[in-house]
Amino acid sequence: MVPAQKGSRKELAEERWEQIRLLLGQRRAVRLHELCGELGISPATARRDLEALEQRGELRRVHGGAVQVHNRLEEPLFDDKAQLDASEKRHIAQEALKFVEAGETVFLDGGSTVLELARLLVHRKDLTVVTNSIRAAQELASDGPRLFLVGGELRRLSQTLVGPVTQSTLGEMNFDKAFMGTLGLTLKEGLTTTDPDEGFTKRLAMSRAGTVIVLVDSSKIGKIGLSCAGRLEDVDLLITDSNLDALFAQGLAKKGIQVVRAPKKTIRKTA
Amino acid sequence: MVPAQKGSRKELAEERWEQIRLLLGQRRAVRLHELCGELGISPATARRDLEALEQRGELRRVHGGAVQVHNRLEEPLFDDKAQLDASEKRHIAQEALKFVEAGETVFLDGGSTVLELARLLVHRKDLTVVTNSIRAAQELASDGPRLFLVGGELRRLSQTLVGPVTQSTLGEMNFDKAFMGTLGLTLKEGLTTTDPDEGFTKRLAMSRAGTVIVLVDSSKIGKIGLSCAGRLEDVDLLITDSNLDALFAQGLAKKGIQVVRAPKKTIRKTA
DNA sequence: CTATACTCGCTCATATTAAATCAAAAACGC
DNA sequence: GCGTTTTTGATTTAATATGAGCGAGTATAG
Repeated sequence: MVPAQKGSRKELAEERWEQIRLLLGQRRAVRLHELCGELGISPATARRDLEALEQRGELRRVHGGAVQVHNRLEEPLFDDKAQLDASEKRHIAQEALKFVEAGETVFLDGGSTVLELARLLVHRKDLTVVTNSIRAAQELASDGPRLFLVGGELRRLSQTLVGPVTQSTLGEMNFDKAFMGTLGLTLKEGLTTTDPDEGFTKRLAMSRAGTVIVLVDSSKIGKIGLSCAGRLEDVDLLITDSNLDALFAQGLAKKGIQVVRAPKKTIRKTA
Repeated sequence: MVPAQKGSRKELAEERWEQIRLLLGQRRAVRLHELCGELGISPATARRDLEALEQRGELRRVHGGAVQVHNRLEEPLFDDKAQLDASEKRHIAQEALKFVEAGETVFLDGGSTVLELARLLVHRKDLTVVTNSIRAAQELASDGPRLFLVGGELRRLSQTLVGPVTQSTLGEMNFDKAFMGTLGLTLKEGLTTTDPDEGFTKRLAMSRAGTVIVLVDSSKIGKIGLSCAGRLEDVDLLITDSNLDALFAQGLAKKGIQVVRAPKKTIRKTA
């Protein structure tokens, strides 16, 4: 093939990524074609680079290029790693959005995937939202649905309100749908999390919902946390990404759980 | 300088949106044709852009163009103007801090003055704080006292949780001290606010407290809001600034209310 | 109240971009 | 050296954005 003439010979992917970061630091947005010109790479490679960087949450792809991700106020300690697989979570949330119907009352659990769903509800004034996630509440604080917060003790790691106190609020509420996150999911143990108080509140919220919808990216599947956060029998629908293991999917089907796979592309394991 | 090149080649949609935001920041409204001229786009695209931005709540479309909607995030307008008299409020909060003792359980109400107090508690791990203010909760979200939020409906104007639902949480709690804000304070009507639900929750919180401490800057004194938020008879201590009217102070003393005056900086007439 | 000019939302044609597939090249291991 | 894996680039196919044209709706003037 023809040797690279751009003055820069072949670069490692990381080097290209660094240059892309640099460009995005200067401008607010980069066009795909710009990248091809500046870095001397093909559109295909440029796309793949942007895809990789988007998954790491370092930028947001748009039609024609990419823009820098706005300073989502410092994502503090989430026990659920929010910045990993950011695009996967967004796709899952977009699928979940299709199940939110006008006039409904929905419960939003904590976790970064459900938080993405909350962001999609920012201007849905036709809903009533109940949540125990103060991060979700922040997203909806200035505008959006009628919003209720569950009373409870703040668990800082997950930024959710949990514990016995939540019972007094949750016990008197009913939801059309509950959108739940989880830190671990297995066929045998069901939903699990790291904190008993959090597990208690999750189970309680699920018990008040007509339909329980679990949002979970495939990295959580197979993991088991300390505390039970809900049985699979109580789950009606599970939304995940396309990396869902076939065997696991079979097990879910056997339990009568409907599964939605958010569209995704090739399985790129990025270092 | 060279006039803006309308020949600027195709921009990313996001970039156009940024320019539209900019234009709307300068003027109060933009006409559709202005956008077409300034950005060099067709009316159809301009309409689509405005539609997208309206969807995100960044503007409001009107016949012929769009107008700005200033409910933008950042400082979701407090009905209590937070930025006015910021230093007075801080001084009041510093006085209030002297009444917070180790090991206590305190309630923090909404309002910008109490919010200043919350900021002073960020590293007090020797406390338990209960609040219905999500702004106060944000201040203490990452570190600080053991924190409980009251369950309830979000009142966006004050960013507090109010209404009947708060009873289920507040009804089962007891505080050593409650630090209350208010929008209006008179000898006859007592504490008043603009929303009945908020008044209900304030009265409830005060009823659960051993000691009720009201933080109020002098601009609120004499104002009367729609809804009663607490009787003066239930107030134990009032902390205000040094502009306190002598006659009013006399009235307070007659009702057995202890008064603390935060040391003044400068006497500023507050519009 | 009517007339006129403007604007809106819609559909469709077209150009651009994205995704998917496949082949070539490079890197790696032995 | 050879076979394997990974990365890159080219090609095809699908999705998306844009701009023009058209009837219907809306403001403004008279």
